[in-house]
Amino acid sequence: MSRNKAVPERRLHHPDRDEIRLESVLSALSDPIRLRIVRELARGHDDMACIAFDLPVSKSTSTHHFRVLREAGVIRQYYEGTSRMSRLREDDLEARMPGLLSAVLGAE
Amino acid sequence: MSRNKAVPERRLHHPDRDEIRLESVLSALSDPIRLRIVRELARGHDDMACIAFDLPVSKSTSTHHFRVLREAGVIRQYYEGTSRMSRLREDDLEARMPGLLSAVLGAE
DNA sequence: ACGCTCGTACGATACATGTCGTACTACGAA
DNA sequence: TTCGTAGTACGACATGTATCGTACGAGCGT
Repeated sequence: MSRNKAVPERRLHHPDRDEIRLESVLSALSDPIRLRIVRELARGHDDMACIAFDLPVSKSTSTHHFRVLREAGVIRQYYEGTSRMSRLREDDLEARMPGLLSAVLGAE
Repeated sequence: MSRNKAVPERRLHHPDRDEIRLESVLSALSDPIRLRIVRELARGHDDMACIAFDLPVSKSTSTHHFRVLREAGVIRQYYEGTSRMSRLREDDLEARMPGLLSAVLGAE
């Protein structure tokens, strides 16, 4: 009745649009690795597997960062075979925090 | 040659405009208490003493939050008698991260 | 001179977070 | 069926952070 170990969640939890909290989004975006992920997603690579990012961290750390972004409501993830695809929730973010994402992406 | 204890810094360190980093600003704004401070500052109370905020934390914690905001470049602080006044660095933030502050303030 | 108030510094503490390695699963291909 | 690859879960660890209380300093008023 219980899975012992390392069974990946088939149901990925995503907050609803109106559950997205400003603090969580800001917190999620305040990490350089996650900012890099978001920038790459915005740079036209709309649907990317995690592996495609070539991040300077281990696989487990990478998983961690993607989860933080997903649980904050910044990205949406879905399975595609053995890969997990990610895409920015631009519309939801724009609806809840107009201008925030583009300001973050535009900075620097 | 050294001050033993609790000598307040006469020189408050503020980052220059071009030293303000996006990650630090986002991190500074991702705390509810600090967000509240920033909102109040934006709400017209341009120059406020720390005490005037009536925050739900102790004095020392309050000091901590103001320092985080100052060192991230979000506010500027200066002494006025025994009080320390704070003001938003709106121009600097706008120059470095156009639209960010208003997006944060507008959200919710 | 004396006390009052605003704020700091410091130490302690509890909790959150970023990081990793290892063991594992799920899926697709040979 | 067997293997390789993408990604997860878990435990461990170090570091960062939010919080507090206490002791103190700097100005102002009396």
